[in-house]
Amino acid sequence: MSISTVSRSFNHPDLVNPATRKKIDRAVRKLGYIRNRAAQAMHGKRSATIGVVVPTIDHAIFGEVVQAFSDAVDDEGFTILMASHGFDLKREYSVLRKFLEHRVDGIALIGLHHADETFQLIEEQKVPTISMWNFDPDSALPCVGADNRLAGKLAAQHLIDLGHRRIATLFPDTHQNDRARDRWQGADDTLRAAGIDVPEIWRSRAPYLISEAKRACLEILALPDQPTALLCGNDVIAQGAIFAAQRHGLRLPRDLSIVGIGDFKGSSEIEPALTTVRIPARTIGTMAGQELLRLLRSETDEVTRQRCDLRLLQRHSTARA
Amino acid sequence: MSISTVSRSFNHPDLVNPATRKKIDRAVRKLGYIRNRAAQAMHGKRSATIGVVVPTIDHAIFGEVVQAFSDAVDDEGFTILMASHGFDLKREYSVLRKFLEHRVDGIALIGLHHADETFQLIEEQKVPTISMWNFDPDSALPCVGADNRLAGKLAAQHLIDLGHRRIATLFPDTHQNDRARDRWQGADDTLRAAGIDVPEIWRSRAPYLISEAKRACLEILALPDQPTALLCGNDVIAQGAIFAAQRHGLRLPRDLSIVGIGDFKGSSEIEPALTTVRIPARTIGTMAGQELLRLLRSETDEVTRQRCDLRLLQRHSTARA
DNA sequence: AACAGTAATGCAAATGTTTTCATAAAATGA
DNA sequence: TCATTTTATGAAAACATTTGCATTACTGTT
Repeated sequence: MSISTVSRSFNHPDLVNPATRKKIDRAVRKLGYIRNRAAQAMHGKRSATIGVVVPTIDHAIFGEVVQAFSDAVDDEGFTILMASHGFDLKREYSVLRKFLEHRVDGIALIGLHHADETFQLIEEQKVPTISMWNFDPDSALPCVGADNRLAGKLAAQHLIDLGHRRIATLFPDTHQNDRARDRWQGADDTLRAAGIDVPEIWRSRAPYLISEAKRACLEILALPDQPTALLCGNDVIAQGAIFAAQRHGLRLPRDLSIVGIGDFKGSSEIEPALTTVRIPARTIGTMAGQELLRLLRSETDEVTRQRCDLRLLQRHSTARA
Repeated sequence: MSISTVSRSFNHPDLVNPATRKKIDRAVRKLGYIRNRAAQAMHGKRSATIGVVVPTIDHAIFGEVVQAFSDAVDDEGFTILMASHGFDLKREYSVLRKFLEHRVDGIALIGLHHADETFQLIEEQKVPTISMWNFDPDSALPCVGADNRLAGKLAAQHLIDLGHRRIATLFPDTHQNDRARDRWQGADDTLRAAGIDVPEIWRSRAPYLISEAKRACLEILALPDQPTALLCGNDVIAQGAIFAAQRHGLRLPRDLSIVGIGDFKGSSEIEPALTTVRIPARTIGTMAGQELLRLLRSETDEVTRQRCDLRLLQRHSTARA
């Protein structure tokens, strides 16, 4: 039994005699042989791995995207290399380098804002890459995601339509986070266009943590002057805000309207159910997976951009002013 | 400049003249060279990867463990290969095989209950493996985690101490899920010992989804006969239960006490703040990472088992009967 | 100036696979 | 039965790296 035959039996089973194949199978089982993908990858073949870089996995939302993405590429035998950069674009770059050392066949990133070096690296190494979560018609990378500016706009417009004019905002830090920045832009532009000015004291920052969001919201509620509505940069923050309002003894949505962005797990179950702009995380993950597979197969490097539909889900956390 | 020198410059920089090293560095930068880990791994060296298998990542809790684990091994230059098996132990086995094809240096699993083939594979291939989340003094694998039986016991005892005797339970499916099974065991034993019998109609099953948990809880609340307390198999379920109770117009904790297990993100912020048994997810992830690193270095194959402290956090979702 | 000793480098083998090309064996047709 | 085609297998090169051993280039000492 020669090595070549065994290799063929794995990769082109049709080229080897069924009898020999059976013998090989038996031997493989008996010896507990497991073929070495590293050697395969070294031979210039694909490594059958895809690198996924996220800001952090310990938040529900990226978990959902990654899970869907992983499921999508799993069928084709790809394994996920995963790392998080903790919202630090320098670290994102070094993670990417590490992935390239492992000769990943493709890469998936979150968002469209990355370090210059990162773009350069992707360009140089010509590794198929897809950006998830954001949509931008002028993006440098192929992307699958939502128009975050529109998301911000929809949330703001909803509050305006309900007659609110005293609106406070609660957003994550927009530094190195294009999702948050775009949402804020969209919301702010829309409010401005409606002649609504959010006073500095009602513009609060909260990191991506329900505890901090709750705290920040309680601070706003402790102010002498109170808004009638609260526009939150994402649903984690909005959930924190709901808890803060309940803690403060407010009746929702009578005393305060709260709108979020994202429609995360639990947003429709919380009481009152959260009005939010739905961003279809699973769909984005799945589509991104499929698109990356297509990129891997086709070898064309045209940049495709896919926009996911957004819509406001009016539930029970908002009401007329 | 010979290949060997370059290799040495990467792996044993002290063995090469600083001047040449500088020259190499410059060339590397100029040519955009990225070394091939696959070739390195093929040579029998470590692949610098660790395989992590979880049931699913799109739930907050595993995200936290994995994030902490990943952070812990990241410092040593390891990259995470990640996959989920969707609570299917057959799939867990095939994921493991895939990891071994990639010659991972180590493996981290969730829980101690796995397919026989899985244990056999780990044994055969002698790949350092650690199990996270559960503790069992007789475990086959090294483990870092909590005693889930004790967790169930603590939750049950708390309700008993508060004078509850009419207790309903809401647990995930215990099939192929040793965490849930152990918790249920611990809870049930404790209740029985106190002479409390949970009638079949108050024993409800809910998958790991807040929406389903809420639905299941609403079903219980619709029964003619009502419990005074609800013991939930984890905090996701407990959060769903709180929302269900609020929806049903109950005053918590006056009308119903709810206790969870896990202390997930948001459990302390929800209103009323959830009384729960704290399982320190981040600590477990970190400890597991460190322990696996130790295993990788030491080459000893003694089985270490680390138990995390559990304690009941009394917050505001439980009260005297 | 010769020598030993050390530091830095290169050579070549080895790693586990895939693939091309060559060869052997079997099947087919006249 | 022989020539021809088809099918199955093996030999060997190639991939990018690491490392033991050999070699060369420096130091410092006598």
